[in-house]
Amino acid sequence: MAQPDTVDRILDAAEELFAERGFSETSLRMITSKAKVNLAAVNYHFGSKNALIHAVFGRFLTPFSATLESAFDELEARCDGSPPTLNQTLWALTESAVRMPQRNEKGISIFMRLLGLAYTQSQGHLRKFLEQEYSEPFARFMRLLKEATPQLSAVDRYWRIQFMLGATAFTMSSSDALQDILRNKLGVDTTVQEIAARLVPFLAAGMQAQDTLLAPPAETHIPVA
Amino acid sequence: MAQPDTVDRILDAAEELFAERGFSETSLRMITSKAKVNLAAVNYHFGSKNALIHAVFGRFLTPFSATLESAFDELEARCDGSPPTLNQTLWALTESAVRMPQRNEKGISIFMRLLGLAYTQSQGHLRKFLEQEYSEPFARFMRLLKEATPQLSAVDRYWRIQFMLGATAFTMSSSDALQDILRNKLGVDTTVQEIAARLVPFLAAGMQAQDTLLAPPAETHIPVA
DNA sequence: ATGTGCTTCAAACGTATGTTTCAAACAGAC
DNA sequence: GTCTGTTTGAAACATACGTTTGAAGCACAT
Repeated sequence: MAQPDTVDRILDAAEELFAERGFSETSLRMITSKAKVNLAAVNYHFGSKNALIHAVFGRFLTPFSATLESAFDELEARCDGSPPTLNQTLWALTESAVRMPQRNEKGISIFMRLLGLAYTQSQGHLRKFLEQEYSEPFARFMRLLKEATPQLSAVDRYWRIQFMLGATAFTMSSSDALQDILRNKLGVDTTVQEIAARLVPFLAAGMQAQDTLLAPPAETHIPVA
Repeated sequence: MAQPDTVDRILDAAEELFAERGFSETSLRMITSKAKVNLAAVNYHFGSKNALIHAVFGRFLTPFSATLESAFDELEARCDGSPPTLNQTLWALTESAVRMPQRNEKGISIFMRLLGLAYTQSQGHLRKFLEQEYSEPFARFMRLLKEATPQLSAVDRYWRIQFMLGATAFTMSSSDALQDILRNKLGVDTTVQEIAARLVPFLAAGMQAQDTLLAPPAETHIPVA
């Protein structure tokens, strides 16, 4: 085969189109024509569209979770028994994402956007696939978060983790559009690394906010059910 | 007409189905059969599926933006010249959302989920519609945020607002699923009002975090490009 | 050269979608 | 009752989708 393998060409095209338009909104015909392969190739090599979606995620998630595991290993070894801080844990995650070997310059933002979509577009099969394939590093991250925030109640921690995930998934999943807006409005350019560097302190501060269930300012007297 | 108007029945069914499944994943046939009206009724009364989507948003967004405007009016009047605080601004928004007259008990979470979807599912026509229809209260909210955080640079503020939007949109758009998980895992029940009461302090703390562009912990030495 | 296993190709399959059509049903005014 | 404008109904429209089919193409061992 002179040109790159059909399988990889399909994965590349699918990855980009999924990230741009979502899963249901991307047809196999778009993918195969962008990849310059025959329509039937997807079903031949992957079996179905859903299986292709899984393959797209597997291709970047498997090396990522390996990187993440070793980053956590290193972090825990360095901390020598005492639990890593919240900042250290968040940075370990961020670095693992940013350090991943990229296929091209858009790699990291595609990566982020796909993760955001996986959370947002409630594709049942995808969630099931991710849960049974990558539950381990996820559970470990949760454990680290728990040990780094012993002052929080389980319920508080649960919700604040959701807030963190939301801020991250949302920002990263639209980072391209947001960067464009910022470039046009304020004339500044931003890398994904810089976004991450702004995001982590935001998350850490929110995670450690002192007063949960703060009542609204006294003057406004709404009933909190 | 004996039974509630066809138009309203369509809107009710569409609202619920869109919130559950997203826009592309919800067909007109699902909507009309849930609403118990003829398939052609949607195109007769609204013109197209996209116009129906706009109508669904308009029905709750128009009264909401009116409520929000008066909440801002009241807040600014009470502050008498000096800019409202960040907490006050966020609470004004939250109260307006929570206080909205609901069609049923699921009203508020449907409302939130639809807003989240509007941001996430990049339907070009929807974004255009929302921008030209509701730019005013949005711009006012942005102005209040700016005045409440004079210590932030424009770029910092921009990104932190995106983080806030993300945490909010994401959490609210999956609030049902998240509440289910929490109920099963920790056996506690949560109302949307309580989620909001947890979210606001998180957002306020993140928004006012002191150190932006914090370098990663010294030991880890990653290059921030 | 001949056969073998994998891959590509064009074409078709069945199903689902949004939209249109046009006749029937209906309500209110005269 | 009859006419008029609006709303409903069943059916069909054209198009797009994911998937399947079976023949053709290809590399390589025999």
